[in-house]
Amino acid sequence: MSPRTSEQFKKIRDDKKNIILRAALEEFAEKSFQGASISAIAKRAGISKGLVYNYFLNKEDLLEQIINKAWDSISGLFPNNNKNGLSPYEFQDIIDMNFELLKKDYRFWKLYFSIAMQPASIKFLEKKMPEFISEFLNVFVTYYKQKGSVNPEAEAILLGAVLDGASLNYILNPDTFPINEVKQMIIEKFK
Amino acid sequence: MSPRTSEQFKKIRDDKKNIILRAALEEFAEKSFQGASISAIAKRAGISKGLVYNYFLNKEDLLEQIINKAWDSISGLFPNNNKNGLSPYEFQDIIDMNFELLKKDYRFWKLYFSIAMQPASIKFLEKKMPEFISEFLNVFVTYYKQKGSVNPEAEAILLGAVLDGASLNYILNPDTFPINEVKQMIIEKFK
Amino acid sequence: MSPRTSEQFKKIRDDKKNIILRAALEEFAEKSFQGASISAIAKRAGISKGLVYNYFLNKEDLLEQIINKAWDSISGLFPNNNKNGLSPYEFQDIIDMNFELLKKDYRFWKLYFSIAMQPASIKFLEKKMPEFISEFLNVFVTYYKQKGSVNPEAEAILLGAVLDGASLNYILNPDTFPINEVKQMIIEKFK
Amino acid sequence: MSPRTSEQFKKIRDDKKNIILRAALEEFAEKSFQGASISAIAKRAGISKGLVYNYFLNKEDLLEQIINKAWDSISGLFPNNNKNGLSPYEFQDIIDMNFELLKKDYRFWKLYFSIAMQPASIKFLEKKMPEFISEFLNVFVTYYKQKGSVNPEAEAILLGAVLDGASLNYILNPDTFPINEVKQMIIEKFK
DNA sequence: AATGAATGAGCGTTCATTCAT
DNA sequence: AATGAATGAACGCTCATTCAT
Repeated sequence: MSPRTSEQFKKIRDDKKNIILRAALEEFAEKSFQGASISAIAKRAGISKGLVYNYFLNKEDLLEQIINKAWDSISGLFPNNNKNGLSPYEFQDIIDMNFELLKKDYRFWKLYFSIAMQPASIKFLEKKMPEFISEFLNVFVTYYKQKGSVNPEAEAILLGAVLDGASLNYILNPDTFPINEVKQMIIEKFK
Repeated sequence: MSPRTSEQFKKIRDDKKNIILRAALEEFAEKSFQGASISAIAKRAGISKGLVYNYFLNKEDLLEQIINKAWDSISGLFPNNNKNGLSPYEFQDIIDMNFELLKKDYRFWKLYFSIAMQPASIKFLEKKMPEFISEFLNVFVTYYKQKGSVNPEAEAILLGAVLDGASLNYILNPDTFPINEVKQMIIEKFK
Repeated sequence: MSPRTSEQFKKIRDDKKNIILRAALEEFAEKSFQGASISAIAKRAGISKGLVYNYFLNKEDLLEQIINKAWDSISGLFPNNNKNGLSPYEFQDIIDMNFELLKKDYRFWKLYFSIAMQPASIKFLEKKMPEFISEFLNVFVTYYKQKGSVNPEAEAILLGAVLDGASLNYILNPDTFPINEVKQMIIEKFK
Repeated sequence: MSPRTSEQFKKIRDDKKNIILRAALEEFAEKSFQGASISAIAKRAGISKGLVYNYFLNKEDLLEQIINKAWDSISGLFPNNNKNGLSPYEFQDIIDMNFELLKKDYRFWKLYFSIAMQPASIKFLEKKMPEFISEFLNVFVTYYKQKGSVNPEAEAILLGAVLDGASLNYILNPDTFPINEVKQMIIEKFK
């Protein structure tokens, strides 16, 4: 009889929004942003096509909110005092963190790599992507400088590339990739 | 004027086919397989849309022939006697080769990585891709076994991942990636 | 507190209904019937989308009730004794009235002209529209007959057309159209 | 066997383009620009929906080309020497022309009036429309100045309004509107 | 009397593919 | 061997309308 309260509506909205975000992430990861369709996302979320647009402005907004949500949850994990450099333990923690994030949601990272390949085709990523990458790299540059490396920039770039490569291979073969051995070997060779 | 021989006709067909393949590769690399259109490929090749279908069954066949052609030209570069293992020189040669291939045609590798992310959505790749990768890896497994590594499979997989990661980063930033320094560092750390 | 009487409920309903009708008229006038959306009408009326359907059957019903309401309030303004013809004063009054109605609510007349153009696409107007126009015209036919015009029907139709044309031009440029000069000239030329 | 020549293609294109323009004009006139659908236009033209986009950029481009085509054919009809003013014969010719154009293609003018009501919603018309109208009006202002009218601008505006009104009424009732009588009366009253 | 989540048909548009020439 | 007109399915998106609360 009486209309729902705004708290009830908010709850419904938040829940449904997360269901759609999840479905979209899965479709994007499997088919790429371009290859995924709103129809398929809606079907996977168990709702009608039109409802997606009750929660998101458009397809790109869906992607943006997926990225932002992940970005927020990742940003909190970085050490704050990286101006003073990293201890060997912290270095190892960051490598660990990289693989923990992968295991927790390899689908997001599959999406991440697939959009990294066509950043120009998605407007808001042209600024976001380089920021994200350089924040990661700077931590390593500082670490290698502090260690007295001959070429800390190149070494950091290589480490970044190694983590990318290992992540990529894990993502493509999550069941057979020897993630723990690889992680250990990376720590030994690059610490 | 004598009529053209069937060899001459074949030559013309092959030349045109290669022009189309090249145009398709460039479009696929820039816009991704899904984002590229037959129209744009035809325009880039300087022919009509319809003619593409005289040479190729469909869009996916275009992709398949691009991959196969590249695959053939790469396969020839591998040492034949890899049953007997690699000498350190040959090991270094393979790493060199990896980066030479990248520099020669980074567009192909951009396409390669971008489709590697969605193997399920492109039927013929589901079989081809793993073959391609394992052929590459086997060479390294043999090498590390011969060197007496504790875990030659994992070490080979890591090296494969490193090469993937470095390649990927080079592709995304061909102008700023310190490719030669990185190559040297990889050889030192993984030989 | 005593419970509200049914008259009070009716009053509330009528007020809300008029708010919606007003909002709908404004949206229709600005964006055309086809271009206006129920969402925007509800937002302008400060209510929810769903509530519109508590008061009106559908979008077309909204339009119909706008027209009927205006029609009723206009009909009352016509002289009752038009069977006996119009005095020159009454003639002038009707012309005046035409422009007073325009000034009072030019948005309604904008809507009126815009739907007049597509009567076939709005079912209920196919009958209503001609009635409305001929009632207006008959007054002028009687006037010109009484004046002894050679072709009173044609003269009445021309006058109707002149009023339409002047109204239309006023609606499209309410700020620059010299409405008073034009009115005077119409009275001089057509009385 | 041999492909069609470019002349043959041009012929096909021109013919088909005109068929589509005609179908679009009819749909726009009956349902308004907003109310008409590309589907219905294609069906009326006897072609598939997709083909419309082989000939026109989008729905608005269709409208623009209809307007421009009509505009070009009308512009040629205006007297060139209107700087020197109009003789009474030329004045009458212009009134005649107005009605001849109406008779020749009253559907275009129906569209014209219907878009005149929402010029803001169609970008390219915001500039085109006022130009079109003022070109028409200027001829009359010059005429009335030359005749020594007290208020030539207002008189020209009234005449414009009268022609609009008569045109509008003819368009809405092409079969019953006494176009010739009305034309004569306009010439008498406004020359 | 009132909300806004939800639906589904239809919109404008794109594009892989076919086909007459 | 070659053209580009033509199709039709699918896309992203909008919106009138319904309904549980």
